[in-house]
Amino acid sequence: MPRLLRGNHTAAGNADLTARFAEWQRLGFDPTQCPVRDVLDRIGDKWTTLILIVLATKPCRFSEVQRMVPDISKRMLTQTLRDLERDGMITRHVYPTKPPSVEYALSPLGQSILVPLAGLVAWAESCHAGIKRARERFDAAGQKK
Amino acid sequence: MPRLLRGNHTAAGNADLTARFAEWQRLGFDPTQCPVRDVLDRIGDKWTTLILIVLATKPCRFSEVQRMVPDISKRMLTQTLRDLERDGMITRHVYPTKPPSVEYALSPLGQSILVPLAGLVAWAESCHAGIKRARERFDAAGQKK
DNA sequence: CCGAATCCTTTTCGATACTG
DNA sequence: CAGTATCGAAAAGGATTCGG
Repeated sequence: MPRLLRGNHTAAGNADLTARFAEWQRLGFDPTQCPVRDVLDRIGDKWTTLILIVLATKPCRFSEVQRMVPDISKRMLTQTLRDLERDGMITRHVYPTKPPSVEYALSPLGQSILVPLAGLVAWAESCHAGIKRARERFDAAGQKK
Repeated sequence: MPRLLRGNHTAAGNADLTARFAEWQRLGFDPTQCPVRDVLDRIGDKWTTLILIVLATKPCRFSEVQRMVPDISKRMLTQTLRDLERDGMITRHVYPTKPPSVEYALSPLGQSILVPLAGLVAWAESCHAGIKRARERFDAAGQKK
C-alpha cells in the first residue's frame, strides 16, 4: 500500500464512517438532510471539482476559467459557477467596466474543501494504476464465459 | 473552522492540487487517463459511497446490502456491486448452497479509500450547516430581483 | 436468493442562437 | 464579456418481469 495511505488513519477512517452510518440510516438517507449526499452530489458532477481547482490556482474571470477548462460549454460553466456561489464556495465580483468583467474566487469555505479533496486526489493518483489492472483482469475473465 | 480541518494540511492541499493541475491540463483531462475524473465519476454516483460504507461495517450478502440501503433498486445494486468488483474495490464470493448465497466484502483497495472518504465526510458534516445558510441567503437575495 | 433483461422516466449535459 | 434561452441527445436511474 502506498505510503500516503498507511498510518494511524487506516482504522480511524473505518470506525468513523461505520459509527455515523446508523445515524444516516435513521434519517432515511434523505438527500436534503444528509450532508454526505449533498456534498457528494456536487463534487461528483462533471465540472465542480475541476473549477474549484482552477480557482485554487488564482481568482479568474469567466472566460479565463473557460480557457483553463477546454471542454466546458458556456452553459455548464455558468451553471456550475452559480451553484458554487449559491453554496458559498466561491465569491463573484462584478467590475462595472464596459464591457463588464466578472471575477470569481474561492471563499474560505471553498478553500477548506480543497483539503479533503487533495486527500482524495492523492488516493486516486496512487491507486489508479491498480484499478486499471483490476479492470483488465475482470474484463479478461469475463471474456472466457 | 472545525478542528479536523485545521493544521498543516490547509496550505498543502492547495499547493498539491495546483501543482498537478498543469499536468492534467496537458493530458486534455481525458477521463480515461485522468485518475481524478475516473475516481470522482464513481464515488459521485448515487450509491457507490453508501455501499462502500455498508461493507465497511461488515461483509454482506446481496440482500443484506439491500436491506441496509432501503431505497436502492435491485438493478442499481447489482450494477454498482459489479462496478466495484471490476475496479478491485470489493470481492465477491459465491457459496454453492441452494439457493446460492453471495458474500461481498471490501478488498484492501476498498478499505484504503475509506480514509480519504472519511476526510470528505468529516468536512461535509462540519460544513453542511454553513452551506445551507449560504443557500438561503443566496435564494433570499435572488427574490429581490 | 441472486441476478439478467427490458422498458420507461428523469436528469444531465452539449450545441446553438440570442442579449445587455 | 458575460451571460440567457431553448432544444435535443445521452446517460443515469427506477419499476417490473423473468430465469438459474
